[in-house]
Amino acid sequence: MKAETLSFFERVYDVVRQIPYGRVTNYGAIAKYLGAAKSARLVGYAMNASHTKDVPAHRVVNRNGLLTGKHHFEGTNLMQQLLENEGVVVEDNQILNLDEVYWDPTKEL
DNA sequence: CATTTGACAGGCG
DNA sequence: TCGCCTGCCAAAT
Repeated sequence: MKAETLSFFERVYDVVRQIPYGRVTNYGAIAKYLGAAKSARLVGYAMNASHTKDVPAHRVVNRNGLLTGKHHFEGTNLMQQLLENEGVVVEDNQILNLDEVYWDPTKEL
């Protein structure tokens, strides 16, 4: 895999696409895995552009397990619906069982 | 072409 | 223990 030819965004998408079903992760973990721990914002911004990509952006939340990006999805609670559909317990845009569904790329990959 | 903003996180006071 | 400040890249204005 020629990461040099891939933009930061594309590398983010590549990681997000590897998130297992029913699992979630946070922006910082992805950034850290890519070697840019202080660029969590870029991961978030990459998600903003992920609408045109085949990326399960609903599996990426902030470090509090809060669905900060739900406003970028269709409808009012699509992101929450998708997560609950995968077995993730979400209440008021907040993942309750974060410890159970959390997926760390630096550990799993 | 230059400036501002944005799905965040962690370090410091 | 709580809150403010900085770092990072890309896209939009």
